[in-house]
Amino acid sequence: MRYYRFLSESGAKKPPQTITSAQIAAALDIDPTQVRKDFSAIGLLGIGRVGFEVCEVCRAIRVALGFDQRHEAVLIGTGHLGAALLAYSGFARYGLHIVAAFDMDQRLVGSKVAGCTVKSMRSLKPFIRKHGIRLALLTTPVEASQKLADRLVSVGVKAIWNFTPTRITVPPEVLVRDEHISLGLSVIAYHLTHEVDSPSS
Amino acid sequence: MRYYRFLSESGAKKPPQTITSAQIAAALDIDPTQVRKDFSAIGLLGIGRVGFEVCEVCRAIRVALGFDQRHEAVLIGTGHLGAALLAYSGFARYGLHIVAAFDMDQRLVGSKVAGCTVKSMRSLKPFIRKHGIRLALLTTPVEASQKLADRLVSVGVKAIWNFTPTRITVPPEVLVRDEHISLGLSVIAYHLTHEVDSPSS
DNA sequence: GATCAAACGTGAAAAAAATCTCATTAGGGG
DNA sequence: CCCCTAATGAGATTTTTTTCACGTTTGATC
Repeated sequence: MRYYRFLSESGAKKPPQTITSAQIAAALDIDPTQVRKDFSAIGLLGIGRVGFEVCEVCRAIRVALGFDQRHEAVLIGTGHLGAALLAYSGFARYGLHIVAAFDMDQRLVGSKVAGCTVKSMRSLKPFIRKHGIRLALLTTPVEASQKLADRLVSVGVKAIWNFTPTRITVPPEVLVRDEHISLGLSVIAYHLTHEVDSPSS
Repeated sequence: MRYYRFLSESGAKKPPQTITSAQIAAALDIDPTQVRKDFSAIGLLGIGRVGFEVCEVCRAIRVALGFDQRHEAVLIGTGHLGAALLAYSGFARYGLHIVAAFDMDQRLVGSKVAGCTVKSMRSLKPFIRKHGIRLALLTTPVEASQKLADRLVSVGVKAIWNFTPTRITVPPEVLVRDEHISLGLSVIAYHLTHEVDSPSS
């Protein structure tokens, strides 16, 4: 994951197209052995003295993580955050395509948000069924998230990307990925409060 | 961090105000011992047979993580994501207050985004100096992020919350918290591609 | 072509994290 | 008032992760 980001960024500009585990390790601030271990875990073998072929590695990671497959998703809640996600063009790199956006607010239905027409919640279930959608992005207000999650699961959604600051409960076979920012906030708050101490000591 | 979220959610509605490590562990799906270990690490001692006092724990976590202190921040880049962050009211719970928003686009300067007047980039440095800002939220396009980070560091910003999909490099004493969604995306893509196997096996 | 150095793969060792066990303490019931 | 259960705290144990060390492979150099 971190490898993929780093390699697809750096690999584009460099012609040699090979990289050593040591270089990767230095850039990502980890142990070279770790890199080799991880790579061999997904069936990647480097060659002595040369290292790894960047394109090869990227492809293997794409396959291992499923970025090579097309994943269609719906987005629910076209507020600020929903709009930001719709406008983000980087998802395609990972095989993710947001094919429809929905919102509770009937006044928004029919309007365009980031080039995507907002659909009514009434058409949510039929749409998911018809297109076999398995992933939903939740960017709704807190109150609605749990009920919505239940509805989504009942029509066959297999994964929910939860951007609301709520814990939602689902059957075990469904994946919920919480994208809370509170964790990052913790790290920052901790640093800011304790940062004064470290330089002086 | 997870504790704080859980306790401040559940604690509000329950009068008893005490909770056992086992209850917390069950809710967060971890080991009860882990909870006790973590709590004792920040100087929290439960009492036999009763458990832990919810308010007490919350307060200790707030202090330990620095949520009890006021952190003022500036936000740079008032696009969709910037607007979403400005509109999010949950930051105050963690002591974070976004006191100003800036944008490159001169046409946006002066307009209101989520109740906050957008300021010109020219006033960024003086503003940070004047108010002693130590944290900046970056929600700009990719191209600008590194140059902006350098500028921020040069005027004394001690932490950068990076919402752009770019790695930025800063002096070691400055904290950069990357809020990339690619990691979450990895988890989801992996689940969606491999999910078919697990139920059948 | 033979040698040398750089980088890999792998198995062992060390470190860290999670888990288990148990003695201790504190409330509740008889 | 004493015992019993429920929950803690801390030490021991196990598991996982990270790191180290060494033998092997491969391209470059003489």
